[in-house]
Amino acid sequence: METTDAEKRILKAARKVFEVDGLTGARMQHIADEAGISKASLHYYFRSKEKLFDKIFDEYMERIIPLFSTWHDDGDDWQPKVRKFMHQLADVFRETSVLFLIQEMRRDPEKLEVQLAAKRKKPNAFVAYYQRLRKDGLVRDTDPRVFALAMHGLCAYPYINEPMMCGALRMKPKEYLDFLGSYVEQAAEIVILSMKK
Amino acid sequence: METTDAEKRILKAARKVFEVDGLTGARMQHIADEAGISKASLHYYFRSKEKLFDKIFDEYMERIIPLFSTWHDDGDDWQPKVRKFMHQLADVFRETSVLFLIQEMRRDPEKLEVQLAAKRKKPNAFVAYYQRLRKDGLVRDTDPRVFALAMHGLCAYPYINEPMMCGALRMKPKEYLDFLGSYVEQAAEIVILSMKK
DNA sequence: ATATCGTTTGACCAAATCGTCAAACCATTT
DNA sequence: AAATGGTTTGACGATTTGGTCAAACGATAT
Repeated sequence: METTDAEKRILKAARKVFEVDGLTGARMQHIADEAGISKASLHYYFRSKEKLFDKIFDEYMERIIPLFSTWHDDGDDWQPKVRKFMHQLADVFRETSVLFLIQEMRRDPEKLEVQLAAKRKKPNAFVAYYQRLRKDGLVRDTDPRVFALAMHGLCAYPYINEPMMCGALRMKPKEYLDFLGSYVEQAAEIVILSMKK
Repeated sequence: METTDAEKRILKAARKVFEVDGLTGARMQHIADEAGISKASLHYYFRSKEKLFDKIFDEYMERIIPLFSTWHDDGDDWQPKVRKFMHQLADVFRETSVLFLIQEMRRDPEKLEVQLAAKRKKPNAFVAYYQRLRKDGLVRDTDPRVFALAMHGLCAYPYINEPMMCGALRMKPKEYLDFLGSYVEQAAEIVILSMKK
């Protein structure tokens, strides 16, 4: 079952519209127009608005979820690990609207429960890793959850709140996004400096 | 013209509903139910959905906007200033949904333009301050915009993405919000450590 | 008791919107 | 050229929703 060309155009259009208007605000006609087809054709490919929405939502969720659990402790130096992880975060957030996901999870909290129910049991992978480093006297003696929040926040926020920060820093959108490319490395530096003993 | 009791109940209900559903997704009937009045009464106080929405939006905007321009350089030590500023940020973000604002600005970019047009001319206040500190050799030689982003991100993100981070850190909502109380001070510490020479 | 005036509401309307369906379209096979 | 089967669409129905309005309500003054 290969995804046809029309299907791809629809998904692209749906991403664009759903990201801005959300499930309730989006209009099927608007998505159809954006994809260059009729509303009836749209329903031919995806039976209902919710079916289409779920496709986008799940696609995004599959990219985001791993970021909350990946950390393998192989004994190597921790600093390159932090740097690499934060670049991974930024790479995903650059092309995946977390804003869209958060907004939808607020509207329908059940969606989150389903995704997280499985992971609830194991402890957070990064927290466990940092505690090991702390025990070995390699890092500062601080609550690891603070750094978990910091890494995510530093990487995600600039993309989430582009509208405001772009204006606050007196930059044009293009200029701002270019800047974020070099920003990530410095954000990683911030985290590393504050972890060091 | 004092704000009557009914008016307050409506505004409270509207905040609740708009924050979750957005302008397009929110239903006037839903807001009326939440406020315990009829839909007709709701229209008696606020002629239209957009009028009511703008009231909430402007109220939030007035709290957020100052956070992007306040910084007075009186020559005192910079570290307490950073700490104080980040606590201010957290205080506002705790009770003002930035998510709501960002979402709406994406939907209607014109709203942002109006708010920022005036400030565009002057340079960002924090950036100017940090450059002065740098010239005086008091801080690390880094792009100040990175720290501007960092301070905002560290304070705002934990509140914006409560749904995910709360689950990722294996905490209950109540526990998580309590944790954020002590988090802010440590987040400020992160920024200060990374600014130091 | 009656009038006055701000408040509240059930009933209603017009517009928007999701989803359906039969007919048209078109490429490929027979 | 006729048949087949997947694709596309205009038109339509059912429902939802923002907003209106005349009538009812209730407190206060006359």
